[in-house]
Amino acid sequence: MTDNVLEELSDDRKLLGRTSTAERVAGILRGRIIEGGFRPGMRLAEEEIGRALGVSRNTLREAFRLLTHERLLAHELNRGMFVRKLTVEDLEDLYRVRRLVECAALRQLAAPPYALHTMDAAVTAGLSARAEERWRDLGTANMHFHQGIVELAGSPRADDMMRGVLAELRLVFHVMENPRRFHEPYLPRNREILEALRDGDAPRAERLLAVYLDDSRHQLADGYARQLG
Amino acid sequence: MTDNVLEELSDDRKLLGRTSTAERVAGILRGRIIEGGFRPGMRLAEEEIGRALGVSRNTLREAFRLLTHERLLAHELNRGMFVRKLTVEDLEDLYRVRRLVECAALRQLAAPPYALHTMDAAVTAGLSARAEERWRDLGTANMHFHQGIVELAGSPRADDMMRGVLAELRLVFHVMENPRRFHEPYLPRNREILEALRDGDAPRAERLLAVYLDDSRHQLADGYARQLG
DNA sequence: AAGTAGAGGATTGTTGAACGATTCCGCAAT
DNA sequence: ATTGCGGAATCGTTCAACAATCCTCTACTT
Repeated sequence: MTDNVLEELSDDRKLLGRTSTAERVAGILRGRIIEGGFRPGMRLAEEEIGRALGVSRNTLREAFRLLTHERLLAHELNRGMFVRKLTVEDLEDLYRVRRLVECAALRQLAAPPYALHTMDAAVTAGLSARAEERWRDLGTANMHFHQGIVELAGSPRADDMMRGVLAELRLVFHVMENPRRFHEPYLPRNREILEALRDGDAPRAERLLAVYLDDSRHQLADGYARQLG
Repeated sequence: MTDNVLEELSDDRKLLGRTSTAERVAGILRGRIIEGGFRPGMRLAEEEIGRALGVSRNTLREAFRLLTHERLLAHELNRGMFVRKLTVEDLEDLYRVRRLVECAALRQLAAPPYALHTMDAAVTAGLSARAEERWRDLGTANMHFHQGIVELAGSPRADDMMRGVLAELRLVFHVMENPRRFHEPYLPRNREILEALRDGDAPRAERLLAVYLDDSRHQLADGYARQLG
C-alpha cells in the first residue's frame, strides 16, 4: 500500500464529522435564530425548548452555551437565555469590524487573477432573488458575497469570524421591516466590486467597498435606531 | 437624589460581574492553559478535574465547551477534552489574521495624537521583564503591546478576537524551549513602532509592523516545525 | 391612589447518580 | 507482527432533586 493513499484517507478523517447531540441542537437553534423564527428578545425557557426537542436540560444547556459564545443568545444569570438584542453600538461595532477585515482582505491581495467563485455565485444568486422579489434571500446572497471577500485572505479563522459577524447582523435585519430597502441597493454595488476585482484593480475594489460599508452602516443604523426608539 | 447618580449606578451594574460556576471554572482552566501549566496535548479527564475543583461533571462540561469555542481545548467525541495542539498551518493562520487585523487597525487611524497608553505600558513592562530575565513575562508584555495596537481600532469585537488569537499563540510558545530567543528581539521593534505612532507617522508604524509580523512568523514557524518534527 | 413589603410560584443553577455507548488496553490466537 | 476479543475506563446523555434567584400578585401602609 502506498503512502499516498494513507495520506488522503487521513485528510478525509475530519469529514467523518461525528457530532454530539448538543452540537446538533445548537445547529437547530442557530438556524431558527438566523432564519428569524426566534426574534431578538425572545426568551428560551429550558424546560419548554428541551421538551420540544426531546433532549434533557443538561444537553440543552450545553447547546445554549455554544450559541452564547457566538453572541446569538444572551445569558442572564438566574433569568435564562434570550435571543440577543443588539444595541446601536453593537451594530456600529459590527460594521467597524467589517470595514477592518473586509478592506484588509482586499488590500493584502497579490497579483491577479483572484479566486472570485464565491462572490460570483453570490451575485448570481442575488440577481435571481431580486427577480423573484425574495428580499430576505437577497440579503443572504449579499452576505455570502462579503463572506467571499474575506475568503480571499485565505484564513480559516478570519472566515469563521466573519461568519459570526454576519450571523449577528441578521439579528438586526430580522427586526427591520421593509427588507428590500436594505438589500436591493447593494446588489449592483457588489457587482461593481466584483468587476473591479475581475479587472485586477484591487485598490478600486477596496475604495468601493469602504464607501459601500459606510453607506450601509449609516442607512442601517438610522433605520435601526428609529425602529428601536 | 439626582438622575445623574442613578445613571452612573446603572452604568456600573455590569461591573458587578456575577458569573456562573461554569464561567469561573473556565476562567481557572483558561489561566492554567495560558500560563502553561496544562501543556498542549494533555488530556483533561472529567472526573479527575471535576474532583480537583469540586464541581460536578455537568458544570465542568459547560466550562469545557466555553474553552473549546475559544480553541484552547479540543474535543474528541467519546475520547474527551485535550489541550489544543496547534499545527504549523494553525500557526500560519494566526499570523495571517494578526497581519490582517493589526495592520488594518493602524491603517484606519485618523489624525494624531493616538491613545497609546496600553502600548506604552506594555513596552515598559517588557523592559523590566528583560532586565530581570523573565522571558515568559516579556512574551506576555509583547502580546499586550499588540493587543494595544488593535485597541486603537476602538472595536470591542476586534479586541475580543485578538485576545483569542494571542491566547492561541501561547499554545505555541509553551512548547518551545528557549523563550528568550522568540521574545527579546521584538522588544526594541515594538518600541520603534510606538515611537512612530507618537510622532504621528502611522504609515511608517504600519510598515514596521508588517515586517515585524512576517519576521516573527518565519522565525516561529521554523522553530515550531523543528520542535514538532 | 401610590408606593412598599412580603408571600408564593416558577425558573434557573448545580449536584449526584445511573446506564448505554464508545474507546482503550492487554492478552491470546493466528 | 497482525488480528480478534474481552474487560476496564471514560464519555454522552438523561433523570431527579434541591437550593438560590427572580417574578408576580396581594396586602398593607401612608
